Amino acid sequence: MTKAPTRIQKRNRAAILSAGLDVFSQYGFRGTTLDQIAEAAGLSKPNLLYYFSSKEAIHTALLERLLENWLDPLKALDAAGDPVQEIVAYAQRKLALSKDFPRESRLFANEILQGAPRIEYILHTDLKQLVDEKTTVIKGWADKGKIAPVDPYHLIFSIWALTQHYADFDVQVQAVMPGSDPYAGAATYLDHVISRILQP
Amino acid sequence: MTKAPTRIQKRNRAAILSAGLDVFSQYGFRGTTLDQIAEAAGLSKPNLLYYFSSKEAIHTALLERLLENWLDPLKALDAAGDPVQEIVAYAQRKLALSKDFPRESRLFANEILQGAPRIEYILHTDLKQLVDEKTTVIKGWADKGKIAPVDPYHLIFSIWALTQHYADFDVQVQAVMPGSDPYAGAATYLDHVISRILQP
DNA sequence: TCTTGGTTTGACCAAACGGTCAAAAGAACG
DNA sequence: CGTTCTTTTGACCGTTTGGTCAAACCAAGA
Repeated sequence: MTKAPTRIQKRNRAAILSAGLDVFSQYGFRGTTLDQIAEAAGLSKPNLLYYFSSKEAIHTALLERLLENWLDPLKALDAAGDPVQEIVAYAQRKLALSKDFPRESRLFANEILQGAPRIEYILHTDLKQLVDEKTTVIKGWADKGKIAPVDPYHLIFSIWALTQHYADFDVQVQAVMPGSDPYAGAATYLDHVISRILQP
Repeated sequence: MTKAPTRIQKRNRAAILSAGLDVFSQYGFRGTTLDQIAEAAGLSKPNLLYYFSSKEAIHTALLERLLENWLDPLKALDAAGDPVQEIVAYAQRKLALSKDFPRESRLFANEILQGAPRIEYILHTDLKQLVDEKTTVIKGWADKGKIAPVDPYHLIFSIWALTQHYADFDVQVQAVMPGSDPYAGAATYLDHVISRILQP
């Protein structure tokens, strides 16, 4: 049985995970060093390893925490709701995720870019199953003429791409639109795009 | 003055660049080792460094080669052409780039994810200037009522996102749609999406 | 054939890497 | 206060890393 963590454990574990998220999301697993994480967390390297048994353990903890919520926006897509509204709302939830958790989005992007060695099985099981389920719903809507007859897989890909882009390519977005918060304009634009795509 | 390269130089430089592209595009600059590149190129590590003076030199050569063509599709957007057709054609050129040069796309993605330390100045100069120029063109079309009044910046972001996604997130796309070539469906879908977005 | 210039490599180096450990320092509590 | 448990750290270890170098090798033309 596991003991309740002390307040120091809570504080330091949180600091390590936050620091690890900063560094892993920028440099990927291989490109990240324990010294980088330690410095970002304000701890010594041996102290890091007192709380997490290895570099891999920090990374795994971060990926697990990420995957807990990553699929929620799509899971919430309701077959019983209004088709266009449901899909628009899904896209907005996904955009909010990019806005509020950009580091998590970049961590995920880094993992995929590297060939998803640590989460490939989840992509092929949980993710695929969820996408298959929701594409069936969307296809049903299309067959009934409630939305335009678009390919539901590419529709979902496009929502992923459109929303995650603002977190993953933030540096580029900021370079092109300096000083502005892109997310306000993105939400409006996304609304326009999705409803245009879907109107029967 | 530089001498003409021998055939061995041509062959080995090409092999190194291709191997470097493989590894850098997957693991990023920091996550890549010279030994990985050397093995992928079929050369010894000292032999690598006979052709390129450092790891950085290989990376720089790759980035420079990439940037030579990266902006071409957008540059070719013609203010004198038919608005919808021009933008659709731009998106298709960008999609073709993802299909034909996925490793280059991932190299770029990796560089942006890492904060674009080596190309940030290009983003702020060449890229920004080009985007400003083309958004002006697009805004002109919108003001004249030739296309729907969309935000031209987000329009361009969305084209980048929609097209690069298929190269950068290839593993995920393959996991969700196993065995199929996504690019055929993507081209059709992209056509539908862009014209729907733009119709006045 | 010999010579010249391009090519390849084994051995090596200093720094950085992930990780260990014993001992010191600090918190918690009766 | 003293004791116990948690936390922190300096010193250290073996391996990997980017990079060097002299020596060996090889292609090609005279």
